[in-house]
Amino acid sequence: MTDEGRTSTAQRLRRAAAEVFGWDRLTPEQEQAMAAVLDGHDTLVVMPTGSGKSAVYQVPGVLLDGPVVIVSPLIALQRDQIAGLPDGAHAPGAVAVNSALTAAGAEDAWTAFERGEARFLYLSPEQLAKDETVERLAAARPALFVVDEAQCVSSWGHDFRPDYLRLEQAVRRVGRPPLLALTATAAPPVRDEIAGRLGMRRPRRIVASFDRPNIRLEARRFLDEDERRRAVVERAAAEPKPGIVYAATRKDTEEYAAELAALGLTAVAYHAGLRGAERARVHDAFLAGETDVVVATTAFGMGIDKEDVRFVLHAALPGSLDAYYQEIGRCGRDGAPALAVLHHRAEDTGMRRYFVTRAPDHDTLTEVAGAVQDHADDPAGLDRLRRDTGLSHRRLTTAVNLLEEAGAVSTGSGGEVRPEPGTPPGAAADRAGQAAEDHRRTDRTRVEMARAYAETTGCRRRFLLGYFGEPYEPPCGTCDRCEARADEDPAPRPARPAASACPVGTRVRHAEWGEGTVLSEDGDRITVLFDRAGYRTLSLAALSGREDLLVVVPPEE
DNA sequence: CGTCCTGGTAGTATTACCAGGACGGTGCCATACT
Repeated sequence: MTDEGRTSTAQRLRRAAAEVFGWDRLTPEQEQAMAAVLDGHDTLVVMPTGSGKSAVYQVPGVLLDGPVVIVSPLIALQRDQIAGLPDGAHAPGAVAVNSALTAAGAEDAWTAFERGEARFLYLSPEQLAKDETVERLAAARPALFVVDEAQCVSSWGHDFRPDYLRLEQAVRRVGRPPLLALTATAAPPVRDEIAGRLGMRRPRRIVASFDRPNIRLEARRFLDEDERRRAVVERAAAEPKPGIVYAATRKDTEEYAAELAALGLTAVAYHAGLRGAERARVHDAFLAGETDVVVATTAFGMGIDKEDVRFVLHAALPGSLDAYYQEIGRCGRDGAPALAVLHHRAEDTGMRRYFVTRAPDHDTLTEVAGAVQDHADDPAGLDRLRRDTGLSHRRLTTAVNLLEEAGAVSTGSGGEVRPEPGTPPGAAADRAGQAAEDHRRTDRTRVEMARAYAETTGCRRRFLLGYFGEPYEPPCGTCDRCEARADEDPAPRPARPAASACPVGTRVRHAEWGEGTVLSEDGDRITVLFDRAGYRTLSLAALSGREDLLVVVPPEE
């Protein structure tokens, strides 16, 4: 593009931002991302919450030649987004279609969208599992397809909400408009997975820095459960409010909240077992500043945009560092000092490993592959396959996703699932089961990475940022490890080793674990994400001269 | 993989112990019933 063209793109964006939304300034990242979207590129944006991610589709959205579809994981989030849009004369309308509406309400929303009165349409991924939704969308010829909270593709798509892994097919069926994926937290392998699973084509990647220097990082290990509980309660009571405590189970949230309340604090529990009205009440009271401490499961967080949260305490090991960083990122958004303390026990990994979902069994996969095969002459969609097999939506969709990943079936433009010729159901199930096993193994090593963070003796900030692909030179001075080192070790630290043989990003092949990518290096140790074996930490000293164990794979031409 | 609860047994204390089993997190949607 010419300089003139680029300037005019930026000017159009700035003018729209000012006139329609009243935003006088755009950050360089916002502008870069918006320009990529307006130019029709697939775009992957990783930017912290509160930095104006939504603007990245809203501003180009009013300039594009067609409506915009936004996939959003929670109905409450869809409401917040619509409520946050301006309602002036130039304002683009916005509607959501979801199960909270009556049939008539949904029809009104569709009509507004189809007539062009609403520029933005918000949907859950499950809505796109319905043929009618896909057909109406295709007829409206959307100019942009947005996936908000795109980390859900990776964290939920494999088991909990498998429709997240069917977005690529949905996008294809609505005419394959350009894609925009937005997330606040995604390590490099997660970014790759989002782009790959959505079928993005050479996406432009805009990644803002992950560092949150005002959040002090601590981790404390406990042998005894009672001691841990006491420590969590004491810390929550002692630190400036408001704060969030993350617990592993619903029961724990109730118990911690009761203990804190007994100390005179305004403390409430939050988890998915509460009634909808109660959840909304806790949420609103926290945002309004009426609550000292919310004790929650992982259910609490998305859509919490509160600037002055002073601490996030964890009463158990999180399931991954992706989840951990997202959770601690909810404190200190105002830039003032904030605190993140991880209270963990060795026993915590047990439950985390339990939560790593089991793959569908071989019989289920064989049955689904067989059902697809039975309709080879007149391919069936997911609805019919579900009736045939009697499986739940979730189980059936998960099984089809795995079979498709294994190359045993494919989805056509009408949503019909076809068998790949020459793949008998038994063999298809074998390959799909293998794919599921690979995911499971990787998820388990994610737990191990969380534990490695908890137990690291080096700078915690460096460890975390390394996990997110951002080099960092310690000491940070605001983590417990850096402080401990400053106390005990005033001697100058040894010079860093010369240029490493395995810089971050290098592809390597290990004799046992196969191929992988170097994610971080910390002195002598490198962390590698192996494609099939998950995260592993290796000692370079132990590997030196052992070309039989680990070799660098030359980049492909 | 760990924790908590239940029920049985031991064995005579009104409680201690053990084995076995259930349970543990995230949300959409559709359906059945008030």
